[in-house]
Amino acid sequence: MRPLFHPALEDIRPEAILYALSDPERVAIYAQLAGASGGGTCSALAQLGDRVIPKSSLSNHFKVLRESGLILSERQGIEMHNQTRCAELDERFPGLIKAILLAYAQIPGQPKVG
Amino acid sequence: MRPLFHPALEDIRPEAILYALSDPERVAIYAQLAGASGGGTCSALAQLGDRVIPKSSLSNHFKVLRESGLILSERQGIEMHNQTRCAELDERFPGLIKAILLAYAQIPGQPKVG
DNA sequence: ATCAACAGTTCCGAATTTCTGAACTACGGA
DNA sequence: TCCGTAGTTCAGAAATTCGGAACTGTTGAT
Repeated sequence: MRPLFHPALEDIRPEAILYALSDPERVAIYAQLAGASGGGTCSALAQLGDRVIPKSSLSNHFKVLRESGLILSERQGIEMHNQTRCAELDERFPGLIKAILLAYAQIPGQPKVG
Repeated sequence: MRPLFHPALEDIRPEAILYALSDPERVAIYAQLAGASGGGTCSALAQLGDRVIPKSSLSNHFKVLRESGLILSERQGIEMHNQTRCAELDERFPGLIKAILLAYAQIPGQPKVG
């Protein structure tokens, strides 16, 4: 298993952020991470609403989020702990993440961030 | 030629907005429209930076922008006039468009909105 | 040490999407 | 009517996404 790649703050690109968050499933995952205080593991997020996300798809979602710079993933023993990089990101792209989550929160059935 | 579809304000979805603006070429087009006072035609935007965008691609970009709710297109005689729906959009998704354009403006070589 | 269970990743083929040249439609002017 | 211009649609090639199956790496039990 290759080491996990995380872009440096200055290498994060807006198109990658927007692409990553243009998928409602990924937004739901991200919003969970942003809201949850505990470390969000993949399997803890395998079910969102009524759909069970296949684990290869889930793994790919996390990869997209990670490589876009939205989240930080860290292996802790058997499982993977994920957290958002929202503080850093807000420094680089002020107001962006907040506005995006707010936009999704307007839509019924979409996640509200904690 | 089919009539052009524009979503009603309440039908505009954040994922469509983010997807549309996750392509730097489309962002450049959108930023031009947002900045330009005159009606932006397709052909006026065919060249961005050093790349000449094929007209079928350009037409598709405009379609994506239009159907996501970002722009309003109106045929005026032989050409098409496009304008942003930013005022409406800001009402529905406060701060979103501004934050996105600001994010892109951080990147050297990306368009600054007028 | 070996084994089994578990969390997550990688692989790869199928399905979908994107890209763009070529053909086409629509409008306006001569 | 015929031509030129602006933009759309079509269609095939290329690229991307999806997800089941196989795999890797870690922990705990025997």
